[in-house]
Amino acid sequence: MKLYDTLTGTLQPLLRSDSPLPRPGERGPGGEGLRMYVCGVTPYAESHIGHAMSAIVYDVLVRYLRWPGNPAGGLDVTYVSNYTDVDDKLIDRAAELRVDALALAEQQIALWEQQQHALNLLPPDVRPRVTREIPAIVALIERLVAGGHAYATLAGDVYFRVRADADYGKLSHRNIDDLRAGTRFDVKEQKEFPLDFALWKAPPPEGAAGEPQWDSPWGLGRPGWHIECSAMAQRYLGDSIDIHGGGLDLVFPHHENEIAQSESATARPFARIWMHNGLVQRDGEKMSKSLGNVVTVADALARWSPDALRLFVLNSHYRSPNNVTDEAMAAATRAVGRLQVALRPAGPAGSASPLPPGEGLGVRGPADTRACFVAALEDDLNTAQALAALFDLVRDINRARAEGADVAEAQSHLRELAGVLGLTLDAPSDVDASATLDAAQFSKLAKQHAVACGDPDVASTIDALLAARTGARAARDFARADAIRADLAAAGIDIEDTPEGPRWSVRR
RNA sequence: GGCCACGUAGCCAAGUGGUAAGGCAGAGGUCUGCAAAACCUCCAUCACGGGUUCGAUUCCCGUCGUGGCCUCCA
Repeated sequence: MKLYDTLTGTLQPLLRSDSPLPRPGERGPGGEGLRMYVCGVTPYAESHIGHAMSAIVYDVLVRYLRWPGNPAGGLDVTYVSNYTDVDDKLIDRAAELRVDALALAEQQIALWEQQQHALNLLPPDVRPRVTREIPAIVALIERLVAGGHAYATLAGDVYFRVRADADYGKLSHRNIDDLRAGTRFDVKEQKEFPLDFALWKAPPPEGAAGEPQWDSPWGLGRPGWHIECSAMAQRYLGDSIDIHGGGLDLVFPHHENEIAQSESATARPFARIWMHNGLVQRDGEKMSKSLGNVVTVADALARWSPDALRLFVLNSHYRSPNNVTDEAMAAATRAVGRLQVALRPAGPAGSASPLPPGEGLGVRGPADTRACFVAALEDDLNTAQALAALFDLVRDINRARAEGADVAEAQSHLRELAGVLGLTLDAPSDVDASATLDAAQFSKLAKQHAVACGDPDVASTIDALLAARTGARAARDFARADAIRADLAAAGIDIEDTPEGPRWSVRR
C-alpha cells in the first residue's frame, strides 16, 4: 500500500522490505505491529462533522490494514488516538461556563465516545489523556532540557529551542525566516527566540484560578500544547512510528512541533509516514463558530444516517476538502439505499436459481470487484474508486438476480467489502421506525378506508391497510387501491409491490 | 504580505500524456393495472490564455476564481 507522506510530499510504500511487519497474532521485532498515532480532539466543545470525517478516514485505514483480504494478508495494527484534555481553549471555555475544566473535558469526551460508537468508528487500542500522562510528559521535557533543546525561564515556563533544531520547518515546508516574518507575538514572554514554543506553562501571574496544574521540576504548571502527543506516541508506540495522522490544519504548528520535539529528544525519525486529511467545508465555506455554520456530530446524526455520512466522506479523496451540502448528503443517503437494496434476499425460498453461484454475474464478477477495490485502496486509500467498484457489483447483483441467478455469494462479497469501509448497510427496521410515527393518524386512515385492525400500533395498521389494498387490487378496484397507497404515501410510508407481495418502508 | 492546494457534466466526485470511474438529479425505454424498485439507453472534451509534445484534461508559465496554513482548530 502506498500513502501520501506530507514530509516528503510523495507517495511512500507503507510496507518496506527492510522493515517486515508482523502478521496478525505475530509480534514484531520491537514487540509491536504497525504503529499508528492519530491526533484526537480537544474536548472543549461538541464535536463537529470535521472531527467525524477525520475519524472516519483513519477508521477505514485501520479496517483495511487489518482486513485479511488486503495483499499483506491483514496486519497487526496498534491504533492510538489521544484526548488533549488540558489546553488553553478548554480552560477558557470552562471559565466562560463557570465549570471545572477537567469536568468539562470529561463530559465532552463521554459525548464524543457515544457518538463515535453511533458512527461505527472502531475504538482506538489506546485512548491516552494528557491528564493521565503527566509523568511521561515531564520526563520528555526533562530530556529535552538536558539535551539543550529546551530551556526554563525564571517565570517557570519551559520553551523548546527552535534554533537548536536544524531542520525545523521540514514538515510544513517553511523556513524559520518565513515563519518569523509572520509572527505576531508580543515578545514580552521570556523567550530566547519568537518561534520558541511552550513545553510547560507556569500559572499566569494573576493566579491560576481553576486551572489544572501539576508539580514539576520547574514548579507548578501544566503541559504546553504539542508536547503531549510526542510523549504519548512515544510511550505507547515507541520512538519511531509507522503512521502519524491528523487534519491538514495540524501540519503547522502542531505536527511541526511534535516532530521537532520527538526527533530532538530521540535523534530518531519520528514517523515514517505523515498523513493528513482535508478539511470539511459547509456550503463551500470554512466551518467556524464565527460564521455560525458549524454542523455538530449531533446535528448530523439527527439528519443523516451514519452510513450516509460515511459514504459521503468516502466518496471523495481523504486529502481533498469535503464540502457538506444538503444536496450532497441527500445523494449519499440515496446511494446507501442502493447498496442496501442490492443486499435484499434474492426471492422466496424455493424459487432456487438454476444457475450455479457466480454465473450470470456480468463481465466483472465478485473476483474482479475485489481486485478493483483492493487496487483502489492500495493507492493512497482511494475510497472513491473503491466505492465505484462496489456500485459496479451492485449493478451486477441486481441484474443477475433479475435473471434468477443465485446472488448470495456476490452479496456476501458486497457485504464484506462494504464492511471494510465501515458501512453497516443495516437498514434500521421499518417496524421500529414506524413506532415513532403518529398512531392516531394511522388509525384514522384505517377508519377512512373502512379497514378494521385489532392492534393499535402503526405497523399493524399499515399491514391491515396493505391487506385491504391487495384485496382491492385483486378485485381490480384500482381506485381504492391507489387511494390507500396515496394516503400512506402522504403519511410517509412508501410502498413497493414485489413478487412476494407488497413491501412498505418508512420514508427517511 | 509569505507558504500551499484546488478549479472535471445540473450537483457531489475519481482519474489519465493518446479523446474521462462512480453516486445523485434529468430524459427515453423494459417491467407494472398504474406506480415504486430494478434493468437497458442517453447526458462533460476537463476555469481561461500561452508553451512543450506527433498528441494535454493530464507537464510548464501566466491570468482569474475558490479554499487552506502562517494565531486556536480534525
